[in-house]
Amino acid sequence: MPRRDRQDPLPPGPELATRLHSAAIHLLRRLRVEDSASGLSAPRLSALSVIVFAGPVTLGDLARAEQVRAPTMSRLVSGLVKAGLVIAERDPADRRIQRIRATTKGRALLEAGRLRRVRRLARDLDRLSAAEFRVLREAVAMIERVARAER
Amino acid sequence: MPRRDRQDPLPPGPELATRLHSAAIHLLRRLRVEDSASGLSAPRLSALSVIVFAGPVTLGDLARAEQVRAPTMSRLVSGLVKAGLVIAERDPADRRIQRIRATTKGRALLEAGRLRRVRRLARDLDRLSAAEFRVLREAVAMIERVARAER
DNA sequence: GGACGACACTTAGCTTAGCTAACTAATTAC
DNA sequence: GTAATTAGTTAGCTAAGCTAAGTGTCGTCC
Repeated sequence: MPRRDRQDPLPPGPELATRLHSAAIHLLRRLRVEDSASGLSAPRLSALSVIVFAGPVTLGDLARAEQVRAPTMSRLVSGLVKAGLVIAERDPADRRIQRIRATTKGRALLEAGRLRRVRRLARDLDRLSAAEFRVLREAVAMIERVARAER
Repeated sequence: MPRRDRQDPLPPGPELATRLHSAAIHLLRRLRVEDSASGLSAPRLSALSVIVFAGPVTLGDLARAEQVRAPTMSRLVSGLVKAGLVIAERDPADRRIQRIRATTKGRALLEAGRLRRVRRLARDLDRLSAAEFRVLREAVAMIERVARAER
Protein backbone atom coordinates (compact mmCIF):
# COMPACT_ATOMS: atom_id res chain seq x y z
CA MET A 1 0.00 0.00 0.00
CA PRO A 2 1.66 3.18 -1.19
CA ARG A 3 2.09 5.67 1.64
CA ARG A 4 2.59 9.37 1.16
CA ASP A 5 5.66 10.49 3.05
CA ARG A 6 5.96 13.91 4.63
CA GLN A 7 8.95 14.68 2.42
CA ASP A 8 7.15 13.89 -0.85
CA PRO A 9 6.78 16.91 -3.13
CA LEU A 10 3.19 18.09 -3.38
CA PRO A 11 1.46 18.50 -6.75
CA PRO A 12 1.93 22.01 -8.21
CA GLY A 13 -1.50 23.52 -7.36
CA PRO A 14 -1.53 22.62 -3.66
CA GLU A 15 2.15 23.47 -3.37
CA LEU A 16 1.53 27.07 -4.44
CA ALA A 17 -1.56 27.24 -2.24
CA THR A 18 0.53 26.00 0.70
CA ARG A 19 3.14 28.65 0.16
CA LEU A 20 0.62 31.46 -0.35
CA HIS A 21 -1.21 30.38 2.79
CA SER A 22 1.97 30.35 4.85
CA ALA A 23 3.20 33.66 3.40
CA ALA A 24 -0.10 35.39 4.21
CA ILE A 25 0.02 34.12 7.80
CA HIS A 26 3.57 35.32 8.34
CA LEU A 27 2.87 38.65 6.70
CA LEU A 28 -0.09 39.43 8.96
CA ARG A 29 1.56 38.06 12.10
CA ARG A 30 4.35 40.54 11.47
CA LEU A 31 1.98 43.47 11.00
CA ARG A 32 -0.12 42.58 14.04
CA VAL A 33 2.66 43.92 16.25
CA GLU A 34 1.54 47.44 15.35
CA ASP A 35 -1.98 46.91 16.73
CA SER A 36 -1.09 47.29 20.40
CA ALA A 37 -0.77 51.05 19.81
CA SER A 38 -4.53 51.23 19.10
CA GLY A 39 -5.42 50.33 22.69
CA LEU A 40 -8.20 48.03 21.45
CA SER A 41 -8.38 44.25 21.78
CA ALA A 42 -8.01 42.24 18.58
CA PRO A 43 -11.70 41.22 18.40
CA ARG A 44 -12.86 44.82 18.83
CA LEU A 45 -10.39 46.13 16.32
CA SER A 46 -11.46 43.52 13.80
CA ALA A 47 -15.17 44.21 14.32
CA LEU A 48 -14.57 47.95 14.05
CA SER A 49 -12.74 47.37 10.79
CA VAL A 50 -15.74 45.60 9.29
CA ILE A 51 -18.06 48.36 10.50
CA VAL A 52 -15.87 51.09 9.02
CA PHE A 53 -15.40 49.42 5.66
CA ALA A 54 -18.75 47.69 5.18
CA GLY A 55 -20.71 50.81 6.11
CA PRO A 56 -23.82 50.51 8.27
CA VAL A 57 -24.23 46.81 9.03
CA THR A 58 -26.58 44.76 11.18
CA LEU A 59 -25.37 42.82 14.20
CA GLY A 60 -26.09 39.57 12.37
CA ASP A 61 -24.02 40.67 9.38
CA LEU A 62 -21.15 41.45 11.72
CA ALA A 63 -21.38 38.14 13.54
CA ARG A 64 -21.28 36.27 10.22
CA ALA A 65 -18.37 38.35 8.93
CA GLU A 66 -16.36 37.75 12.10
CA GLN A 67 -17.44 34.13 12.36
CA VAL A 68 -18.77 34.42 15.90
CA ARG A 69 -22.25 33.92 17.40
CA ALA A 70 -24.73 36.72 17.90
CA PRO A 71 -24.31 37.04 21.70
CA THR A 72 -20.56 37.46 21.30
CA MET A 73 -21.01 40.19 18.73
CA SER A 74 -23.73 41.81 20.82
CA ARG A 75 -21.21 42.34 23.62
CA LEU A 76 -18.42 43.44 21.32
CA VAL A 77 -20.68 46.06 19.79
CA SER A 78 -21.89 47.34 23.14
CA GLY A 79 -18.24 47.73 24.15
CA LEU A 80 -17.54 49.72 21.00
CA VAL A 81 -20.64 51.84 21.63
CA LYS A 82 -19.52 52.57 25.21
CA ALA A 83 -16.09 53.53 23.89
CA GLY A 84 -17.78 56.02 21.54
CA LEU A 85 -16.38 54.30 18.44
CA VAL A 86 -19.66 53.18 16.86
CA ILE A 87 -23.35 54.05 16.94
CA ALA A 88 -26.13 51.47 16.81
CA GLU A 89 -29.61 52.57 15.74
CA ARG A 90 -32.80 50.61 15.27
CA ASP A 91 -33.99 50.41 11.70
CA PRO A 92 -37.30 52.36 11.54
CA ALA A 93 -38.65 50.01 8.85
CA ASP A 94 -37.84 46.84 10.81
CA ARG A 95 -37.36 47.59 14.46
CA ARG A 96 -35.75 44.22 15.22
CA ILE A 97 -32.70 45.28 13.22
CA GLN A 98 -29.77 47.44 14.26
CA ARG A 99 -27.86 49.65 11.87
CA ILE A 100 -24.34 49.88 13.22
CA ARG A 101 -21.94 52.49 11.90
CA ALA A 102 -18.65 54.05 12.96
CA THR A 103 -18.37 57.45 14.60
CA THR A 104 -15.75 59.93 13.43
CA LYS A 105 -13.64 58.90 16.40
CA GLY A 106 -14.02 55.20 15.54
CA ARG A 107 -13.11 55.81 11.93
CA ALA A 108 -10.07 57.88 12.94
CA LEU A 109 -8.86 55.25 15.41
CA LEU A 110 -9.17 52.46 12.88
CA GLU A 111 -7.59 54.47 10.12
CA ALA A 112 -4.61 55.39 12.29
CA GLY A 113 -4.04 51.72 13.10
CA ARG A 114 -4.42 50.63 9.52
CA LEU A 115 -1.91 53.30 8.50
CA ARG A 116 0.63 52.01 11.01
CA ARG A 117 0.30 48.52 9.56
CA VAL A 118 0.42 49.70 5.96
CA ARG A 119 3.40 51.95 6.56
CA ARG A 120 5.26 49.08 8.12
CA LEU A 121 4.39 46.86 5.17
CA ALA A 122 5.36 49.57 2.68
CA ARG A 123 8.73 49.88 4.40
CA ASP A 124 9.17 46.11 4.15
CA LEU A 125 8.25 46.18 0.47
CA ASP A 126 11.04 48.67 -0.19
CA ARG A 127 13.36 45.69 -0.46
CA LEU A 128 11.75 44.86 -3.80
CA SER A 129 12.98 46.07 -7.17
CA ALA A 130 10.78 47.99 -9.59
CA ALA A 131 10.31 44.87 -11.71
CA GLU A 132 9.30 42.85 -8.66
CA PHE A 133 6.91 45.61 -7.73
CA ARG A 134 5.11 45.20 -11.03
CA VAL A 135 4.84 41.43 -10.59
CA LEU A 136 3.52 41.88 -7.06
CA ARG A 137 0.95 44.39 -8.27
CA GLU A 138 -0.42 41.87 -10.75
CA ALA A 139 -0.45 39.12 -8.16
CA VAL A 140 -2.28 41.24 -5.60
CA ALA A 141 -5.05 41.87 -8.09
CA MET A 142 -5.42 38.12 -8.55
CA ILE A 143 -5.47 37.42 -4.83
CA GLU A 144 -8.13 40.08 -4.35
CA ARG A 145 -10.23 38.45 -7.05
CA VAL A 146 -9.81 35.00 -5.55
CA ALA A 147 -10.38 36.10 -1.97
CA ARG A 148 -13.59 37.97 -2.79
CA ALA A 149 -15.04 35.33 -5.10
CA GLU A 150 -18.54 34.06 -4.33
CA ARG A 151 -17.64 30.55 -3.26
CA MET B 1 -3.52 74.57 4.60
CA PRO B 2 -3.56 71.60 2.24
CA ARG B 3 -5.72 68.80 3.59
CA ARG B 4 -5.51 65.22 2.41
CA ASP B 5 -8.94 64.01 1.42
CA ARG B 6 -10.03 60.42 1.83
CA GLN B 7 -10.55 60.13 -1.94
CA ASP B 8 -7.05 61.29 -2.83
CA PRO B 9 -4.97 58.61 -4.55
CA LEU B 10 -2.20 57.28 -2.32
CA PRO B 11 1.43 57.27 -3.49
CA PRO B 12 2.35 54.03 -5.32
CA GLY B 13 4.24 52.22 -2.53
CA PRO B 14 1.62 52.61 0.20
CA GLU B 15 -1.14 51.95 -2.28
CA LEU B 16 0.27 48.50 -3.12
CA ALA B 17 0.92 47.83 0.56
CA THR B 18 -2.69 48.76 1.33
CA ARG B 19 -4.01 46.37 -1.26
CA LEU B 20 -1.70 43.51 -0.26
CA HIS B 21 -2.67 44.01 3.37
CA SER B 22 -6.36 43.93 2.60
CA ALA B 23 -6.02 40.96 0.24
CA ALA B 24 -4.14 38.92 2.85
CA ILE B 25 -6.81 39.65 5.47
CA HIS B 26 -9.64 38.63 3.20
CA LEU B 27 -7.80 35.52 2.04
CA LEU B 28 -7.22 34.24 5.58
CA ARG B 29 -10.66 35.22 6.82
CA ARG B 30 -12.08 33.06 4.07
CA LEU B 31 -9.88 30.07 4.97
CA ARG B 32 -10.55 30.38 8.71
CA VAL B 33 -14.01 28.90 8.11
CA GLU B 34 -12.36 25.49 7.74
CA ASP B 35 -10.86 25.57 11.24
CA SER B 36 -14.03 24.72 13.14
CA ALA B 37 -13.61 21.12 11.95
CA SER B 38 -10.44 20.82 14.04
CA GLY B 39 -12.35 21.13 17.31
CA LEU B 40 -9.64 23.42 18.72
CA SER B 41 -9.96 27.10 19.61
CA ALA B 42 -8.12 29.58 17.40
CA PRO B 43 -5.43 30.39 20.01
CA ARG B 44 -4.68 26.71 20.61
CA LEU B 45 -4.61 25.92 16.91
CA SER B 46 -2.22 28.80 16.28
CA ALA B 47 0.08 27.80 19.14
CA LEU B 48 0.07 24.19 17.99
CA SER B 49 1.00 25.35 14.52
CA VAL B 50 4.10 27.14 15.81
CA ILE B 51 5.06 24.09 17.89
CA VAL B 52 4.68 21.75 14.92
CA PHE B 53 6.61 23.92 12.48
CA ALA B 54 9.24 25.48 14.75
CA GLY B 55 10.15 22.15 16.33
CA PRO B 56 10.87 21.97 20.07
CA VAL B 57 10.39 25.48 21.41
CA THR B 58 10.43 27.05 24.85
CA LEU B 59 7.35 28.61 26.40
CA GLY B 60 8.93 32.05 26.08
CA ASP B 61 9.63 31.51 22.38
CA LEU B 62 6.01 30.56 21.90
CA ALA B 63 4.69 33.55 23.83
CA ARG B 64 6.82 35.89 21.71
CA ALA B 65 5.77 34.19 18.47
CA GLU B 66 2.10 34.43 19.38
CA GLN B 67 2.45 37.92 20.84
CA VAL B 68 0.94 37.04 24.20
CA ARG B 69 2.35 37.12 27.74
CA ALA B 70 3.93 34.12 29.43
CA PRO B 71 0.99 33.29 31.75
CA THR B 72 -1.38 33.14 28.78
CA MET B 73 0.91 30.80 26.91
CA SER B 74 1.47 28.73 30.03
CA ARG B 75 -2.24 27.96 30.17
CA LEU B 76 -2.56 27.36 26.44
CA VAL B 77 0.29 24.86 26.56
CA SER B 78 -1.12 23.04 29.57
CA GLY B 79 -4.40 22.73 27.66
CA LEU B 80 -2.57 21.25 24.68
CA VAL B 81 -0.68 18.86 26.98
CA LYS B 82 -3.92 17.69 28.61
CA ALA B 83 -5.39 17.15 25.14
CA GLY B 84 -2.41 14.94 24.30
CA LEU B 85 -1.33 17.17 21.41
CA VAL B 86 2.05 18.32 22.74
CA ILE B 87 4.67 17.22 25.27
CA ALA B 88 6.58 19.62 27.51
CA GLU B 89 9.85 18.48 29.04
CA ARG B 90 12.31 20.32 31.25
CA ASP B 91 15.66 20.93 29.62
CA PRO B 92 18.19 18.85 31.56
CA ALA B 93 20.92 21.46 30.99
CA ASP B 94 18.77 24.36 32.24
CA ARG B 95 15.90 23.17 34.33
CA ARG B 96 14.06 26.47 34.19
CA ILE B 97 13.35 25.89 30.51
CA GLN B 98 10.68 23.76 28.84
CA ARG B 99 11.15 22.04 25.53
CA ILE B 100 7.71 21.82 23.97
CA ARG B 101 7.10 19.58 20.98
CA ALA B 102 4.10 18.09 19.19
CA THR B 103 2.95 14.50 19.65
CA THR B 104 2.06 12.38 16.64
CA LYS B 105 -1.58 13.09 17.41
CA GLY B 106 -0.93 16.85 17.58
CA ARG B 107 0.98 16.84 14.35
CA ALA B 108 -1.76 14.82 12.63
CA LEU B 109 -4.52 17.14 13.89
CA LEU B 110 -2.70 20.25 12.75
CA GLU B 111 -1.77 18.76 9.41
CA ALA B 112 -5.35 17.71 8.73
CA GLY B 113 -6.55 21.23 9.43
CA ARG B 114 -3.86 22.83 7.36
CA LEU B 115 -4.75 20.50 4.50
CA ARG B 116 -8.40 21.56 4.65
CA ARG B 117 -7.35 25.22 4.39
CA VAL B 118 -4.87 24.58 1.63
CA ARG B 119 -7.26 22.44 -0.38
CA ARG B 120 -9.86 25.17 -0.15
CA LEU B 121 -7.32 27.75 -1.29
CA ALA B 122 -6.10 25.48 -4.09
CA ARG B 123 -9.69 25.12 -5.28
CA ASP B 124 -10.06 28.91 -5.21
CA LEU B 125 -6.83 29.33 -7.17
CA ASP B 126 -8.21 27.13 -9.95
CA ARG B 127 -9.85 30.27 -11.31
CA LEU B 128 -6.42 31.47 -12.42
CA SER B 129 -4.86 30.84 -15.81
CA ALA B 130 -1.48 29.15 -16.24
CA ALA B 131 0.15 32.52 -16.93
CA GLU B 132 -1.39 34.02 -13.80
CA PHE B 133 -0.18 31.01 -11.87
CA ARG B 134 3.38 31.78 -12.88
CA VAL B 135 3.06 35.42 -11.83
CA LEU B 136 1.56 34.38 -8.51
CA ARG B 137 4.38 31.92 -7.92
CA GLU B 138 6.93 34.69 -8.34
CA ALA B 139 5.00 37.04 -6.10
CA VAL B 140 4.64 34.45 -3.34
CA ALA B 141 8.40 34.03 -3.25
CA MET B 142 8.75 37.79 -2.76
CA ILE B 143 6.15 37.92 -0.01
CA GLU B 144 7.88 35.06 1.78
CA ARG B 145 11.14 36.95 1.60
CA VAL B 146 9.59 40.18 2.85
CA ALA B 147 7.57 38.52 5.61
CA ARG B 148 10.54 36.59 6.99
CA ALA B 149 13.04 39.46 6.79
CA GLU B 150 14.88 40.41 9.93
CA ARG B 151 13.39 43.80 10.47
C1' DG C 1 31.19 28.74 47.61
C1' DG C 2 27.29 31.61 49.52
C1' DA C 3 24.54 35.67 48.67
C1' DC C 4 22.20 38.00 45.22
C1' DG C 5 20.25 39.38 40.97
C1' DA C 6 18.29 37.69 36.78
C1' DC C 7 15.62 34.43 34.25
C1' DA C 8 11.81 31.03 33.04
C1' DC C 9 7.93 29.81 34.26
C1' DT C 10 3.48 29.36 37.41
C1' DT C 11 -0.25 30.95 40.41
C1' DA C 12 -3.83 34.18 41.73
C1' DG C 13 -7.19 37.07 40.47
C1' DC C 14 -9.22 40.05 37.46
C1' DT C 15 -11.62 41.44 32.61
C1' DT C 16 -12.92 40.19 27.98
C1' DA C 17 -14.30 36.86 24.47
C1' DG C 18 -16.20 32.66 23.12
C1' DC C 19 -20.17 29.38 23.55
C1' DT C 20 -25.35 27.39 24.30
C1' DA C 21 -29.87 27.88 26.09
C1' DA C 22 -33.54 30.56 27.03
C1' DC C 23 -35.89 35.00 26.66
C1' DT C 24 -38.11 39.38 24.44
C1' DA C 25 -39.79 41.95 20.83
C1' DA C 26 -40.95 42.65 16.08
C1' DT C 27 -42.30 40.88 11.63
C1' DT C 28 -44.31 37.60 8.39
C1' DA C 29 -47.35 33.87 7.08
C1' DC C 30 -51.73 31.76 7.09
C1' DG D 1 -55.50 37.31 14.88
C1' DT D 2 -52.79 33.50 16.06
C1' DA D 3 -48.57 30.98 15.03
C1' DA D 4 -44.05 30.69 13.30
C1' DT D 5 -39.85 33.06 12.19
C1' DT D 6 -36.36 36.39 12.80
C1' DA D 7 -33.08 39.75 15.32
C1' DG D 8 -31.06 40.69 19.38
C1' DT D 9 -30.37 40.26 24.43
C1' DT D 10 -29.68 38.03 28.94
C1' DA D 11 -27.83 34.43 31.89
C1' DG D 12 -24.33 31.60 32.96
C1' DC D 13 -20.60 28.94 31.86
C1' DT D 14 -15.40 28.06 30.02
C1' DA D 15 -11.33 29.84 27.72
C1' DA D 16 -8.11 33.53 26.78
C1' DG D 17 -6.12 37.87 27.68
C1' DC D 18 -3.74 40.80 31.25
C1' DT D 19 -0.73 42.36 35.68
C1' DA D 20 1.27 41.34 40.07
C1' DA D 21 3.38 38.30 42.87
C1' DG D 22 5.48 33.68 43.84
C1' DT D 23 8.76 29.51 42.98
C1' DG D 24 12.66 27.37 41.47
C1' DT D 25 17.07 27.52 38.78
C1' DC D 26 21.04 29.64 36.98
C1' DG D 27 25.01 32.91 36.74
C1' DT D 28 27.97 36.06 38.90
C1' DC D 29 30.99 38.05 41.84
C1' DC D 30 33.54 38.69 46.00
